[in-house]
Amino acid sequence: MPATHTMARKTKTEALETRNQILDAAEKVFGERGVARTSLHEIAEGAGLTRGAVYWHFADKYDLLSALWERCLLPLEAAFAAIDAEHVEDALTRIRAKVRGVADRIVHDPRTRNMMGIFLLRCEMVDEIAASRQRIVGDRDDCLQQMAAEFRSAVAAGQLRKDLDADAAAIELHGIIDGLCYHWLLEPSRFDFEQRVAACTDAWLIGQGADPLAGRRRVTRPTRSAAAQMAKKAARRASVR
Amino acid sequence: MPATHTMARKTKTEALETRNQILDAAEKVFGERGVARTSLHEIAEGAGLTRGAVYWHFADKYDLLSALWERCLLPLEAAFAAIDAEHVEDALTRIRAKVRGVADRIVHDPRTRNMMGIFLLRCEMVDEIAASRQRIVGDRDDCLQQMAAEFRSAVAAGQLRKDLDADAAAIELHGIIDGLCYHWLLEPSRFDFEQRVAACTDAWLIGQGADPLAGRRRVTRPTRSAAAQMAKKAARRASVR
DNA sequence: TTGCAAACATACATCCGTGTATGTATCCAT
DNA sequence: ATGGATACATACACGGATGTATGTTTGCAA
Repeated sequence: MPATHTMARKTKTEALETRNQILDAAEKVFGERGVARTSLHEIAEGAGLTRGAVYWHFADKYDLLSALWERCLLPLEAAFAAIDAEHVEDALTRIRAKVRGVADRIVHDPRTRNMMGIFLLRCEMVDEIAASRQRIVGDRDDCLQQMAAEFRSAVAAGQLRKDLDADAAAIELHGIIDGLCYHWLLEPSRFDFEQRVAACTDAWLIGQGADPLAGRRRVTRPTRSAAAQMAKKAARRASVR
Repeated sequence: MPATHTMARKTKTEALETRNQILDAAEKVFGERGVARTSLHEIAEGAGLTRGAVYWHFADKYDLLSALWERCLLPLEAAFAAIDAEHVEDALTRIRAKVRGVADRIVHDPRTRNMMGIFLLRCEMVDEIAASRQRIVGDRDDCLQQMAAEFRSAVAAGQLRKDLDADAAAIELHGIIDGLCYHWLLEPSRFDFEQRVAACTDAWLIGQGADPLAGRRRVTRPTRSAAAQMAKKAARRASVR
């Protein structure tokens, strides 16, 4: 079925393609059987290759995991940047748009959903994945810093209560999203993730002094769909595969 | 060092004690190295025994995991029941007290904290732990049902907005707690878990129509310490070991 | 064209974990 | 006291995963 079956030394683009095939297979098997229980043989088999190919492209299983994380994060950061560019208006709108954008990606982009499932439910955060873990925690820090800055802007603009702790708020918002995501991935049929994330963060924002009407007036209808379209476009661009 | 070193056939109470030693060792090693990477040999070694003892008391590693879950859940349910008995007054106070009680246990009871760490960060939710997973999801459902009932009471008492979806609210609250717990366990030094959970849920409750002053008036000071004391008493009772 | 290195496949050695079977010493009931 | 069951320890058989070493084919540069 494949053009070349027992050949070697493909061109650079072909090699990159097989690398992506390995990543795709790893994403699938990791999601199905968990990171620890999957062998490199299964991954290679899933990609229609042998362990030799896997060991050529990656040092070991955890190097593969890091590569998977990177492949997932890059388009997500692009989607964030797109939202930044789109909603220059005010900070609170950007915050809402980003939350909804992330939820949209998790629900509608299989790759993002799979990766969230793998890192939240199918992988053990132990020393073996120290490299991945360092990257994950580092990227999380970056995201927290960014959101904290947004909260500071929102406070300065009088959109949230004056005495809000921006760093604490970033942590709380991050916790809300990941917690709901965790439960949704455990039982996806139980509730509508996008709906619940939006409602939960809106309620929380009201508790932080946000205008209760602002959500319905400016974000929920026009901006939400715009953000979703931006995210979808970014997803399509990233899914060139 | 142990009284009996190469003996056999202990009395029933002695056998129960070794069973607990195995559970303690498993809790420790699971938390340090993750569930999948730990062998039954390491657990037995940690308990000063051999694999034979482990296989006598438990069918396999995942049966051990289920037993660990049970040992952790029972005192937690007891703490909940204690809060129910203590704060008969109104539903909203009970909700706040339960949230704070859980946070208190997670932070101050090592066993609860270890178990949260194992199940959130150190274990892969795959088919192999189907038995444990079924129990976990089932217990989670019970908890959600219970909290939804509390929310219905609070709505009926006019403490929250009339159009609140109690089931959705239970899911959101659960997500908030677990999400913050997840992040706190990843980097415990980053923020104060109890403080953040309390603040976050209070803000969220305000967004659901709760009286912003109610938290400061009735719960934060007197009830909070009472709930903590109840939880600590329950913890001590449960930690008979 | 030739030769080197890329891009894999194959083969090998090693270790580790599991499950079970068997041994053994003690408690307990009769 | 004594046989059986309990509460383990020990021994064995087995598969399976990892990492590396080696082979092999091909693209590409000089």
